Amino acid sequence: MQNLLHNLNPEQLAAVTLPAQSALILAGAGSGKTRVLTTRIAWLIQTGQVSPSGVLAVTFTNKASKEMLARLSAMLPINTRGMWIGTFHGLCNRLLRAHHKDAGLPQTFQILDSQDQLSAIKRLLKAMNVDDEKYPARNVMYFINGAKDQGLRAHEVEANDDYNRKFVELYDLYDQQCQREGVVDFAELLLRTYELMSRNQPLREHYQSRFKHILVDEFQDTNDLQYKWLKLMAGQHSAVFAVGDDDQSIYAFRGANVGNMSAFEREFKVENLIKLEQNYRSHGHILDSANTLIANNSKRLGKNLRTDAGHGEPVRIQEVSSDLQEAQWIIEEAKSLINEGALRSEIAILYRSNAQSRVIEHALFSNGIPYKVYGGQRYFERAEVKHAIAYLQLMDNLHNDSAFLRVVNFPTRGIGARSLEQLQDAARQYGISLYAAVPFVTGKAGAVLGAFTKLIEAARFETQQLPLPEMVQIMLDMSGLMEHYRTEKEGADRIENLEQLVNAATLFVSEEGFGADAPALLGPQASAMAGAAITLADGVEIIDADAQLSTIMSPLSAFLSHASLEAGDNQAKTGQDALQLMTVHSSKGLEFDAVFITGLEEGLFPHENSQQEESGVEEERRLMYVAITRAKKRLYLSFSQTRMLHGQTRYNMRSRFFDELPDEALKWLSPKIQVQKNDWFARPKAAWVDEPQAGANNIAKNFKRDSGWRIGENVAHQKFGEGVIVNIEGGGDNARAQINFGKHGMKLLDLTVAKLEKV
DNA sequence: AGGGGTAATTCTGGT
DNA sequence: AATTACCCCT
Repeated sequence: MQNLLHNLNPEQLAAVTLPAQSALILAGAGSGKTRVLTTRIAWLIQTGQVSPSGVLAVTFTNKASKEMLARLSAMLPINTRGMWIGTFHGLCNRLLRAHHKDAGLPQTFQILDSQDQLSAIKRLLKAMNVDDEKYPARNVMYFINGAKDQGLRAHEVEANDDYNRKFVELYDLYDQQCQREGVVDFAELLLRTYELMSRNQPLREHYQSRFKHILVDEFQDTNDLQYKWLKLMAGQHSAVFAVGDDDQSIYAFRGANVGNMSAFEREFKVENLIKLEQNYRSHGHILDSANTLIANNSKRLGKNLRTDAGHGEPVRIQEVSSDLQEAQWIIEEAKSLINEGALRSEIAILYRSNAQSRVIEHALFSNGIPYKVYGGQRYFERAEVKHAIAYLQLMDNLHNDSAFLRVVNFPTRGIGARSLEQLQDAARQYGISLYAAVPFVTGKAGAVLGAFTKLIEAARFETQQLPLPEMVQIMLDMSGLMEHYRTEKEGADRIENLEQLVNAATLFVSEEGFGADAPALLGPQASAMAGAAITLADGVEIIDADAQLSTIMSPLSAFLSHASLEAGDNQAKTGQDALQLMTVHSSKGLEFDAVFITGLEEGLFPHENSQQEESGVEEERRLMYVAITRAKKRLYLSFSQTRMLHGQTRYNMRSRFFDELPDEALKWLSPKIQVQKNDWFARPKAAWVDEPQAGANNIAKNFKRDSGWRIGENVAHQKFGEGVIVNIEGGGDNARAQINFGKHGMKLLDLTVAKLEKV
């Protein structure tokens, strides 16, 4: 016990040892937030205030929950596997599997990632003959997710005009389609669980009385639904320990509501509000920069970080003339850091958007410097892996139409658009899945489709009793995927990725306790290793979700959940000491000796899409705050005069954030040029000289460019009809025109390619 | 049916 | 620049 608590500062100690009431901990960056959370759990258990099974700890990322588990098992001599520590989505998945009947789901329900969700919506729009110009699939998806994030079903969404009523209707139809196919999207995992618990009193009371202590990490990132979910799980008697930092709220774009912090304080009658303001991570100049920057935000709960570490080195700022030079400069600096003895893994290169990593990666690669990229294209999102997963999904749930369509003709087996049309007609007519509709298709189409379902059934049957890795291997062979990529000329990488899937399955089985002896499905023998029994209103006894994972879902279902929920780290070369590349978002929670924040330009960081509303810029500022506070000893900021983006060169002003940092903490490596705010033409000459022929989003220069077209000219296009040129950008081989085609809308056409006629 | 080539669109962040 | 949608030919 003494061990647990020693070395905590007074605020941390106070937080860890709070009585069993709801508490809000405002934890600044680097203030030992995770330490407080884990020590709190350990202390509660060690002092006998709660048993391990009475603790529910919720995080947002898998990384965070793994870290928490690891730290806890180091502190406590108990097996942490049975503890309820996980992400909102992971925990909901578990609850829904255990209570799938009451939740109205098949046991093998599958989880759609956002790619899958979007294609499911596209499919729906097509089937319903919806004008996808008026109702783009992406907008429909935003609408649905936005509603679900607020905890609203279609019939609960207010719509005051026909346009919105259509969205509501589509939301409803989408839910029906998902239900028919036995699939749920991310938001649905939470909403379903919420509805299950609010509807089912015995279940609710069981979990409410069980979870005496609920702890929430990154509370500022909760959305309305997650907040309601927490309220429901807590009931009247659980103590909710919420840890968060309003200054690090960077997920408003997916529904996070910082207002939940004050709502929590009010509704949970929080008497214990503790601020952790002592920072143990960053040197003074870095921390001062962060504090000064974030003070520019208006809506804050108020908090100022302090450190005992002394000023340390100044924050270094570098202006470069192009993104290529930026990469080169980073490499020079990183090299000298490494020469001075720095570990590569202690150097992070951060950027606002994933697209920026390419140039840096290229430079690192050609300089032979090992690096590791986080995020971006994840393993389970690669096309070939998605195909393999779709076969597995189909084997586990025949009615998953998305999976069916993805692989029914991949590798090609003579099933074309016409056959599929017949099949979809039949499915719609009887209201059944594509798989189930196969027998209704006659003729040659029926035969080829029948062969496909036979294949799936054979794979299912042959692998039924086999361990997961063998199941995967057999699927890869039987499906013909391996064969297909063997004959493709660029297929070597893909083959490797597919073989990797067998390894992933092996690893998964051993890590998650799906040993060969584990029962494949919930059966009579399962109750022996299950958790408590719950008696439902109708007298039926069911087992709660505390049971071993292997008793509430099959290895295959679990593996498929894992693939959707974790998407897999971007396969990193293991063991190698490497530079760390990632977006600012994915850097949250991490720390490094040296940090580069790159691309600090208006339009990029802060991002242009966020500049419409003040709240958007404030979120960007918080993002910058997160980025700065990742650095322990040394911080570099860079911006470039020109940058290749979307295939054309852009000229950006330096980020406004430079004007929000304290001068005395900064050291300009390149001369600081006074730029009047928003005065584009005051930019240094150099920007022009570098790329004389590049066009850019600039007005004056475009008139000089002779693309053969001029703004205001009337043109005709084969497909879009008549239109008028609204703007021309770029020049030479890059010339593109923005043309208003009236009812066909605004189009951006490449003038060197598009066939336009003068009218 | 399906491959290959061309035209058009995308492009913030991530469970 | 890179991916996706579309068209045309075999």
